[in-house]
Amino acid sequence: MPDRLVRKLEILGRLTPADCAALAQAPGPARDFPRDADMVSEGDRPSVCILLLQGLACRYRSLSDGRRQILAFQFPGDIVDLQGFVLRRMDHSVMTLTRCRAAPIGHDVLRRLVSEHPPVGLALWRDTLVDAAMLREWVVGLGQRPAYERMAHLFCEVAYRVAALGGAPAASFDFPVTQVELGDALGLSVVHVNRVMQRLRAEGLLSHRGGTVTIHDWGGLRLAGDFDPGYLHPEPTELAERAFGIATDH
Amino acid sequence: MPDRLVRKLEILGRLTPADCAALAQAPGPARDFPRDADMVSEGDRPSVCILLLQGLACRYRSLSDGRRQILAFQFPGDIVDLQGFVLRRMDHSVMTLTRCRAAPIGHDVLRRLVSEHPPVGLALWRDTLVDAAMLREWVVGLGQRPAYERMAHLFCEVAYRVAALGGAPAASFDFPVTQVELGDALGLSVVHVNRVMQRLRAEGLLSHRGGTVTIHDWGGLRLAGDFDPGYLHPEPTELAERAFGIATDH
DNA sequence: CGAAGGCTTGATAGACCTCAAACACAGTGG
DNA sequence: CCACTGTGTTTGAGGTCTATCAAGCCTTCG
Repeated sequence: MPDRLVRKLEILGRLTPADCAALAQAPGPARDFPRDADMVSEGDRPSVCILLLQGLACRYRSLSDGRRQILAFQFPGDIVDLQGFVLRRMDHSVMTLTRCRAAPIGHDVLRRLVSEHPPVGLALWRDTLVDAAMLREWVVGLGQRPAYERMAHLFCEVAYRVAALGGAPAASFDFPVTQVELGDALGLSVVHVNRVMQRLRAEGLLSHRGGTVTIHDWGGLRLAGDFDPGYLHPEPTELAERAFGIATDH
Repeated sequence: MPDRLVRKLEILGRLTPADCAALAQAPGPARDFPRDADMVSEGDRPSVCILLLQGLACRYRSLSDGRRQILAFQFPGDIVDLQGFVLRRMDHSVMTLTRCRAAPIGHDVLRRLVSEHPPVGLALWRDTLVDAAMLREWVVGLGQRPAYERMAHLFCEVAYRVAALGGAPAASFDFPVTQVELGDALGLSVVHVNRVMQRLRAEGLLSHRGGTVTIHDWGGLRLAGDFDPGYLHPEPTELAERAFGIATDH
């Protein structure tokens, strides 16, 4: 069910039914990946993009000495290596964090889709830019926020992203990551992640057990994380759409 | 002289002479900005993009309590708020670090340019993705690298970027930033920036006086910064270009 | 010459890391 | 049914990197 992708791009790009239909037909047969498996590796020059259908994955880069930095979490509906379509060479890897189901979209298919349906091309461009906005927010967090705030902020972001697209974040949702993985995402050691998590729990903000996050105090969490969802660009955008042949009713 | 922009996009996108000509005509009359002036502010919904012609600028985000994180340095030839064209609302600000000269490119002009010259659109998309690649590298640095390595890495990146586009980095180049600004970019205090700079100097790697960086030991600096320029995607890319009507001679 | 901004230095403090080990829990096999 | 193993979480005790505070110094510029 690539519906999540369609819905996401619909929000980003104001697609016509024809665009949506073409988009929905793009993915090939789904395939399963085991846990902890690389879907794409740094240095690859893929000829297909991978659309995540089920499960949780992450983009990451590992350094020469074994350190690893997680760059983004990927949820169902995300194209995990759209970059590879536009830039050819992957400068980072993508791996599964749980068992995953994913469908390939051939670059040739995507190419035809984009040239025959310009609004889809624009929506994809926007998608990569929202991605970049999240990266900026991570830079801000890693550079300026102390661990506690950084962590609260991350959970806010994730809550927003797993929420029904465009909807309000749920009080409880799946987020099956280990504390090691949280550490690699936040630039913290496991030990410290653990202590910060305990504090978040003690303050009554959230708990994380068995891969499920439960937010007990959304307002408090937002405050603790100094979270402002503006950078996620939730509002449908109606921009320079005419360049891509879209009527702007504005 | 918007030539730097043309050259950059030429590398990114394999433009025809007609594309280049159209691109070169896009910018409006240049304008000067004083030092420390905002060119675009968070929350703006600009109707033009700003092409930097001379001087040094940076993108940044400031937090509620006054902390500030610099997200990227912008050099001549960069469109500092291309994001605003595609995503409408700016989620960060851009300010000058020196006196600057810049030319506006109206969104309407850009829109026509992109629709009449699809290769330019693709090149711009690529440009935003290279930007994102640099952000990822900053995330890795802030999350995983200690101050010394992080700083060495930054100077490597800047050396590459100010180099004649596509060429080898020069031994000496202008980079007029204060140590406060370096701190805001690297997530370090001024005091620590100062001490790390002294160490880089003491180790004979580089010096930074009067706004000019001189690299004394390029190999050593690269090593100290664990620097691999792959993420800058220097190689011309010849990808799904046919989607944008570009003949691939490959 | 005085003021302002930037650089440099020293001393102290705190956030976070590393090392090391114990604990909990699920899956496996005898 | 009970070890047994493995992965993930939790705790404790140092140790380090980097921040903060507080001056002093240098250069530039009006």
